Amino acid sequence: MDTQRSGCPINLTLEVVGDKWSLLVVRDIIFGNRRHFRELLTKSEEGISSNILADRLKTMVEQGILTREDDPTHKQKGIYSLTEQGIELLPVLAQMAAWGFKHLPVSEELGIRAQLLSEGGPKMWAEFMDELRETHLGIKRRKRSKLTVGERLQAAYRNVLARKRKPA
Amino acid sequence: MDTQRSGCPINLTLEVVGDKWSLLVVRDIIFGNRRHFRELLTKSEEGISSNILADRLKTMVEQGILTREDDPTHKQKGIYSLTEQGIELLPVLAQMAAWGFKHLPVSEELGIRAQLLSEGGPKMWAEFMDELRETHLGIKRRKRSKLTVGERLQAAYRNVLARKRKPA
DNA sequence: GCAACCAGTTGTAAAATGCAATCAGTTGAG
DNA sequence: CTCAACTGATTGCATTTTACAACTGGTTGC
Repeated sequence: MDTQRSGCPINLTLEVVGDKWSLLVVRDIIFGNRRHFRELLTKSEEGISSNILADRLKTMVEQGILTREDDPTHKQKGIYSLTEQGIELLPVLAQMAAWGFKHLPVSEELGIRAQLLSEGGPKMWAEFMDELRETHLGIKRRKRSKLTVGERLQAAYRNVLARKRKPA
Repeated sequence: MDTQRSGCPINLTLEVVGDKWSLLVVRDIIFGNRRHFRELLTKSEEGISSNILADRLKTMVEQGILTREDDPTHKQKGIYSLTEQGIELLPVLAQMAAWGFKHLPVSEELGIRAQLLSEGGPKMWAEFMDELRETHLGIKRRKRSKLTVGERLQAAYRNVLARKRKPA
């Protein structure tokens, strides 16, 4: 997709992240805290292939959604970070998650985070985005709650998994 | 896309509307009030081709996002309507529009609606969705303002166009 | 009767995607 | 120092999706 089809904001957004993988990569970075190529490749639910992942990471770096730095602990490793622009995709993901949760056959363990995020609303999203700004941009956040949104989502996810393994 | 990649709500949403055209069709139905095949085909900014449009309409009807009825005034015409599920894509579109408006080179006339919708926030979206429920589902809405959200967006769009044609 | 309009379908080329194998450099254990 | 495991990718090839133009069979209004 080289040529621009129109100056419509929805269309332009789709031209940048409107394929079947880009937003899943962003999702894994945001919700799964994946930062390395291998993590994104092997720990994804859907099994992205390495050439697609390499292409998407490259494209999203070019688009200003991600940045890539060298990992000081390993000469070959790169660390991918979200930019502010990337962090601001969270509300898009949250709305998509809410819609999918409501209308599609979502699995229980993968749906719990969508549910919490949907119930939490824009306020929770803003808090989560502040946490992401700290993690990815090094911007200290003011409001510090006991548990971060990220931690609460992870806890809920693990909780469902544990309950499913050992049903009452 | 027949097989499901995972039960993640974001992934499932992408599997349903995560291609480059489906959401543009929904956008034209919502914001452009297009209801017929030809309208969607010829009045779209991006120039969708007829086979893609036919396929997406068919798919979205199967998915429960749209319904198709015969037009009583013309034996060949079909009228496409949004379902509740389709109407609830509005927040997704609104967030994508807001993101595109903020971060991508959006044209002035096509950006004004995104701007207003972004400033209006979830309250305005809810009002707009009620209007869509009336138009597409025949559900009368309570709160009736002087101008509907749809009308206000259209007025703002025409305003920008007029200003651009005859600059001060 | 006929031109314009209606919702699509068909054929074919180009592009994107999926998959497995492979690559060259890095690291850490022995 | 050797070597297996790991790193971020790249390559080749089959399949799928998309793009573009022409076309179909039918309807409508003049």
